[in-house]
Amino acid sequence: MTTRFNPFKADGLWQKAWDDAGIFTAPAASDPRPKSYVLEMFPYPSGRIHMGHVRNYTMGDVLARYKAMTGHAVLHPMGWDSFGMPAENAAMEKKVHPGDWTRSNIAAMKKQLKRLGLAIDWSRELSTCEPDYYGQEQALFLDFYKSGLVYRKESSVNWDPVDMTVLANEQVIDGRGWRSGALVEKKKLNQWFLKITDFADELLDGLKSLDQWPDKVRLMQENWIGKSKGLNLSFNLVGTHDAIDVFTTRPDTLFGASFVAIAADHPLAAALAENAPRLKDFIEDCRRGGTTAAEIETAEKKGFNTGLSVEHPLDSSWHLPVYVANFVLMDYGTGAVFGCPAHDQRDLDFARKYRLPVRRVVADGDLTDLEFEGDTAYTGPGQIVNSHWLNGMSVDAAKAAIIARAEQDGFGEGQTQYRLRDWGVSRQRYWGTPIPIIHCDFCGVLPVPRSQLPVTLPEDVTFDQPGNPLDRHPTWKHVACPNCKEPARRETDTLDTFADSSWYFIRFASQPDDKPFDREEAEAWLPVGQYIGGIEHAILHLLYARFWTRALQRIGKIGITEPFAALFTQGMVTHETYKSQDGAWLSPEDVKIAGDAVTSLDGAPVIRGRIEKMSKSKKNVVDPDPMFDQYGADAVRWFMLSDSPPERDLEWSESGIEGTWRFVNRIWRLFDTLEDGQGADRSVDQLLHRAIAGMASDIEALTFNKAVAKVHELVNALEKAPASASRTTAIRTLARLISPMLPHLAEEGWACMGGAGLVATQAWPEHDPSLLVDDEVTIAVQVNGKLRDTLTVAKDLDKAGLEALALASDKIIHTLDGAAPKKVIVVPGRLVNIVA
RNA sequence: GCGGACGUGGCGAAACCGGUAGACGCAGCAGACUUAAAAUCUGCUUUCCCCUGGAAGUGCGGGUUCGAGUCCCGCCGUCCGCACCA
Repeated sequence: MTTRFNPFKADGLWQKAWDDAGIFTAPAASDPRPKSYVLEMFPYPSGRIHMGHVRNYTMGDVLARYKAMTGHAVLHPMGWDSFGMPAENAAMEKKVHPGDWTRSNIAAMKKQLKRLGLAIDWSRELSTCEPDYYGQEQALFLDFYKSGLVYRKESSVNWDPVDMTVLANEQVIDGRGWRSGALVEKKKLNQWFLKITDFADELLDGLKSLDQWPDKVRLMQENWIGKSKGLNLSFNLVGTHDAIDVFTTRPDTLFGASFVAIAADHPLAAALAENAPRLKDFIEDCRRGGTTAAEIETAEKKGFNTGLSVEHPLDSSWHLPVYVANFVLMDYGTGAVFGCPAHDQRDLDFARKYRLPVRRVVADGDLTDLEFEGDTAYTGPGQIVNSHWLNGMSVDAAKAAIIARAEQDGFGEGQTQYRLRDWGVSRQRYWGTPIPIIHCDFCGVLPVPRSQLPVTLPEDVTFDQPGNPLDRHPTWKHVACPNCKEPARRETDTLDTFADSSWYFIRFASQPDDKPFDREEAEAWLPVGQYIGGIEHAILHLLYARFWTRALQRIGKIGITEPFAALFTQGMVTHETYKSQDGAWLSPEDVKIAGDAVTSLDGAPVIRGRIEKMSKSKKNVVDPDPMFDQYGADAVRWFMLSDSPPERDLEWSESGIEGTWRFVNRIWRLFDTLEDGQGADRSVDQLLHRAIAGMASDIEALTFNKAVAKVHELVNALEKAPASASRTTAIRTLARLISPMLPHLAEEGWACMGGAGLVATQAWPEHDPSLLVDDEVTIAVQVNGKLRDTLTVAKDLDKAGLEALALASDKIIHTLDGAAPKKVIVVPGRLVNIVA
C-alpha cells in the first residue's frame, strides 16, 4: 500500500538529525579537502522572509549541499545586515527600540529560514548590529585611518530641515524629503570619507580577472568608475593674472572652441555673483533645477554671460567669452569646460541658443567647411581640418599632439579623470556603527584608543524628536580626550551600512574574539567560491566590498585582492498586483480569481495590476510559512528551482506549487514501493547515468531548471520501467541525486529504503561515461535542408554507409522523384542532407 | 540621449560548436478507476490544410550557408542600468 510523503513529520525530524550530527558545521581551515565557500547575500532583517529570500537561499543551499557531496570542505554561513534606517523608522512609528525591533525580526526570520532546511553553519551566525561585529569594524576603520585611507572633509549633503537629518539621494523625491515633504536644502557638513578613488584604476583593472562574474555587472562597474583620459588646460583671463582650468577629453577640437563655461558652483562664479545680482539669481536658479531625472532630461541649456573673456591657449589674440552654464557640473573634472559646438551636442545646443560661432574642426566624410550646418553635432572619427598645424591628423593623433604641445608650452597636462568619487561614510543616524573618533578642542581629531573599543551605542535613546539621538544624548558623547584628558566629544556620526556588508564575508571565514579576523584562516576560505544575490547590488555593495578587500590588502591585513571569485545574480520573484475600485492595494489572499474575472472576497470588482517584484507596499507578497504548512519545505524549494532560469524573474503561482507537491509525492511513491528487482536493464542504466552527469553540470552551472527537468525525465521513466536490478539501483541512487534539491524527501526515502546514515553525507554518484553514448543513434535525413526521414543506425556508421542508407530510403526516393542528387552532405551521428 | 540584455506554443521554458524546433513543467481537453469527489493513472495538446500525408513556423525585413532559433546587416518591441561626466 502506498502512503503520502508527510513533510510535517519529515521536515522537523531531519532538520533535527542534521543539527544533531553537526554536518553543516564548516570544518577547520586546515581541512585538506578542496574548499568551497558558498555565500548568499545576507538579508536585512525586515521582519518576515519572502519568496525572494527563499529563492536566493535555496539556490545557494543546493550548491552547498552538492559541493559537500562531491568531496569539498564547505563553508555556508548566514548572518544579518542588521543596521539601517528601517529600525529607526519603526522606532518612530511604533515606539520600539531599534535593537528590540531588529532582534525580534531576526528571531522570526531565522525560524522561517530554518524551516527551509538550509545546510547552514549557524555556529558562525553574525549580526552587524552587535558590538562583537561592529567593534571589530571600528578597529578596521582605525587601521584605515592610520594608513591614510580615511579623511574628513566639508561636503555638501541633502539636508531635510524638518527631520533635521541628512538624506540619501534616493530619499529626495522631486526635491523634497520623502518623509517630511520639506524642500531639501544643500548643507555643508564635515563628513568622513574612505579613499576609494585611490583604487579606481585597480578596481577597474580587476574587473578583467573576474571572468566568473556576469558581463553586465562588470560593465556597470566599469561605467560607474568612468575612467576617461584627456587634457587639463588653463585659459588665461584677459586683463588679469588668473586663469580658468578646464578638463577635456577632446583636446583635438581645441581650434573649434567658441566659449568657456563654468559651473554655477564654481568659485569664480561665486566671486562674480557678489557684485552681480542677476548672476546671483541665475546661480540660484541652476541649483534649484536638476534634482530629478525627468528635470535633467528636459532641462534647457542655459547660460549667463559673465562679460569676461579668456585667451585661446594656442593664440593669445583669440578671445573667447566666459559663461556660467547650468549644464556644467562642479564635481566632475575642474568644474569648467571649453565648448566646441561642432563636435559636442550640449555645446552645440548652447551655441545655437546664444548665437556663438560653430567651427568644424573634424571632417565628417567629405564635409570640411569651416561653417557647421545643422543641429546635430558630429562626434565620429575623421580628419582634423581648419586647425592650422593639426590639419590632416586623425582625431587620436591630434589628441596626442595637443597634449604634447600643452605640456611643452606649460598651459596644460595630460590627465585621467574618474567619475568615481570617494565614499562618504558619515550618516547622521543612531542605528549604525559609531565612528570611533574623538574631537578635542585642544588636540583636534583623535582616534579612540584600541583599548576602548568597541564604542558601543547607548541604549537609552529617544526618537520623539527630529535629529540624531546620539548628538542630543545627555552623556554619551562627552568623554575625556585620550591625549590631554580635558573634556572632549565623541564623533556622533555613524558609518554607512554598506561598510558593514563590505567585510562580513571575511568575518564569516574567521571570527576570533580579539581581532576582526585571523589572516591565515580567512585566506584558507577566501575568496568566496560562489556569491549569489540580487542584481540591485551590482554596483554599490559589490564595489565597496572589492574596495574594502583591496584596502585590507594594501595595509597588509590580508593577501587576497578580489573577495568574490564567482558571482551569480538571481532574478526576482514576482506576483500579480491587485487594486480595489478605490485604488487601495489588495493582497493575493484578499482576492478570488475565476477565469479572467477577479473579485474581492465579498464580490467587489478588483483591478488587475502589473506583475511586479513582491513588495510590502504593493501587498503582492506571499509569505512562505503557509506554504510550508501546506506542502512542506521541499515542495517550496522545488518550485523555486523549477521552470524559470535562475537569473530570470519567477512568477509565483498557486497552481505551480500544487504541481510540485504532486511531483514530490510521485518520487516518494518510487521510494516507498521499491522492491528488489533482478537482471540488468541497459536503458535504465543509461537514463540514470545521463541524469547523474547532466545534473552535476547543471548544478555547477546553476541552471537548476535544467537539473529539475532531468529529474522529471528520470522519474517518468522509472515509473514505467519494469522491475530490474537496474531499476532498483536507479531508485536508490535517485535519493542521492535529489538530496541537494529535496533534502527532506531524500532523507526520508534513503531511510525507508534501508540506506545507512544520512543521505546528505553520501558521496555524489559517479557516472559511467560508457553509458552516456548510445550504440544506435537516430539521424535526420534531409532533402535540401528539409527533414524527410529519420534513420536509426549504429553510432559509428561511416559516411559512405550513411549516404547509401539515406539514398535507399523509400521516403527519400519518393521525395527525390527521380532527380539525381547534386551533392550529399553527411555528418556522422547527426544527419544526411541531400542537395537535389 | 548613451550603454546593455532579451524577443521560441495558451503560459514558464529547452535546444551544447550552425545539424530532427518545442525536451521538461504548468494550464487545458478526453478517457480509466470511483456511488460521487479528491487523489492517482492513460492519452492528446505549435498553427493550417485536400489529414495513412503535407505545408508553414522561433518579433519583422534582408543576407551568409548544403542547412540559421543560433552567425551578419537593418528595423520594431520589451526590460534593465547610467544620465548634462566635458
